[in-house]
Amino acid sequence: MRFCSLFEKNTSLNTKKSEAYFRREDYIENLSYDSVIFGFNGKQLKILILEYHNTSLFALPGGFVRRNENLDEAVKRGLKERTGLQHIYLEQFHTFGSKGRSDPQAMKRILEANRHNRREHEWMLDRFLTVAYYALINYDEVNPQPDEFSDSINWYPIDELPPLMMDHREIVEKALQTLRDNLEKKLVGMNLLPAKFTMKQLQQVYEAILGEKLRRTSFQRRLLGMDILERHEKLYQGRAHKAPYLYSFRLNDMNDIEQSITLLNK
Amino acid sequence: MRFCSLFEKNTSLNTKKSEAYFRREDYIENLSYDSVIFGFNGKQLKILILEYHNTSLFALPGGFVRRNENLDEAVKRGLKERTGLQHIYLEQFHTFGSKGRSDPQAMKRILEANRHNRREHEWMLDRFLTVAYYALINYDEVNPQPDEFSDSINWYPIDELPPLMMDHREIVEKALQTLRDNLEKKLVGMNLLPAKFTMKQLQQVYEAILGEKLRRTSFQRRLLGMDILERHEKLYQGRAHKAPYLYSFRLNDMNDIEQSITLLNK
DNA sequence: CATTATTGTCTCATTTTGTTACAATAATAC
DNA sequence: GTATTATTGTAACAAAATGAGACAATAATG
Repeated sequence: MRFCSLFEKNTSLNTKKSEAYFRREDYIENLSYDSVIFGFNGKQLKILILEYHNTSLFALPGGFVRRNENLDEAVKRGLKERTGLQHIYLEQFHTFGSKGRSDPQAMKRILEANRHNRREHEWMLDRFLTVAYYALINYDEVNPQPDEFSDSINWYPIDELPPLMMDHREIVEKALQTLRDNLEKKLVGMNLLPAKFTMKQLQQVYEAILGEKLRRTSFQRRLLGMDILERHEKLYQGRAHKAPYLYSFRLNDMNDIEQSITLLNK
Repeated sequence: MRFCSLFEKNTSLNTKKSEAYFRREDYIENLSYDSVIFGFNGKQLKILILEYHNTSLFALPGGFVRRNENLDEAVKRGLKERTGLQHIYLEQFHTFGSKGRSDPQAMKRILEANRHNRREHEWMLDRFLTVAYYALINYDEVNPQPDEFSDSINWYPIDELPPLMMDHREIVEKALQTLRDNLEKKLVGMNLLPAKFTMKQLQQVYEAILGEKLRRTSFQRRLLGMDILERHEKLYQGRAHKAPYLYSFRLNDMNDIEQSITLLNK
């Protein structure tokens, strides 16, 4: 049995059977990353949360940075493990570095619950600073893998989160705040919706992020006025009313708009 | 002679005379901070830049984080050393973690130029991730101390920076971008001006940050309409025209506005 | 074919911003 | 004193953006 995926599937494990562990010397010390992975199911904004088996401890998916890899790439790597998706929209938003933020007790419980409370993992009980990222993914394309190493991962609506360990709650709050601040600037909707979507869907994304209702007519006029949407065929939903048009984001003349787009983010 | 203030006055130096050095074990490894310290001289936006003696290497003031201190406090500590000011407006904006961002060659030159190329400092040649902060200070209240340990520190206008080492240029660019994005939200002007200022001064701060001219009447009407300014006595400048009023930021009913204020930042 | 809910768009009121104009005023020059 | 000067505060109007409501078009349903 290999070490539980505390933070990631470790593809550079020490390979001797039953001796696999995170080798301290492979990673930057006292530094981790955590990711707040947002998805939108059509109604609610949700976040991927890990649960460590036999501990009732919930946490954000995170990991460590290898000595020979870029910080950004470490996070992308972790995200690919978790969601199977590459080229995800990803943005760093804060680094949390209070000296009291780590919780050696909880970490110990996790290690023990997975029978990995060996000397080689003691470094994980030390203080950690963590660089936090948020990711925006298309909910429908993702199958969060109930992790092979004894922990589970699930979607939780942002207003129904379980109690999170350490300062992960604070991290989520700050992620959400940043998302709100960036809503217009970074065309957030683009990364939470399928390629083609109705105006109503787009409005629902905005409402879910802002946490407030928007006026339909003003919203529609404003978004169309921004000249970033392309109109496509109608969508016949089989329901008794006028069929809405489908739209997509126009990727051409985005001179002004910050190019923080999945496609350009590769 | 003590170790040059590579990044800060080290107040926890190993105390044996002529053996003083940054002890590796006192600090979080592979992690530093850098600060982009903005000041406004009435016309231009400026930044504090260090020059390492005998190297012609220019850099942002930075430092290391002690194992037993908060990240934020490490930065405040460094800032106090540099400017003599406490309770500075300070904001973290990004963590830079490319694996290639460190420059061991340059670091070696700095250490050698100060005769500190000893074994105990070899860890400084390793890879470093850096958490970047920007600070806003009242230019007039600050005497950047030409550092006792052989390096100098000076104000440079943001559009006349010397060539900076490593990725410090990129760090400055990002700091400026963040400052622009936060201009309205965080009442930046408050921290770059004296307590009382004229409308013209305030406008000049805005213009220096945005890098563009603003319409006087619109600016004045908008700022007054925000209801955050308090009007005081007139300022007689001894010049042949109508005397402007002095204003200050109103610190009372700032419910809406994010409380990112020097005074509250203590 | 009438009913129904939803969508796209129009209109008008309200608010915000751009632009111009102008009176008030401190010093200076005479 | 008094005219001159540059700057400031504010008013006035135009243009643009947003709020609020109305309404016709239209897919399904019964």
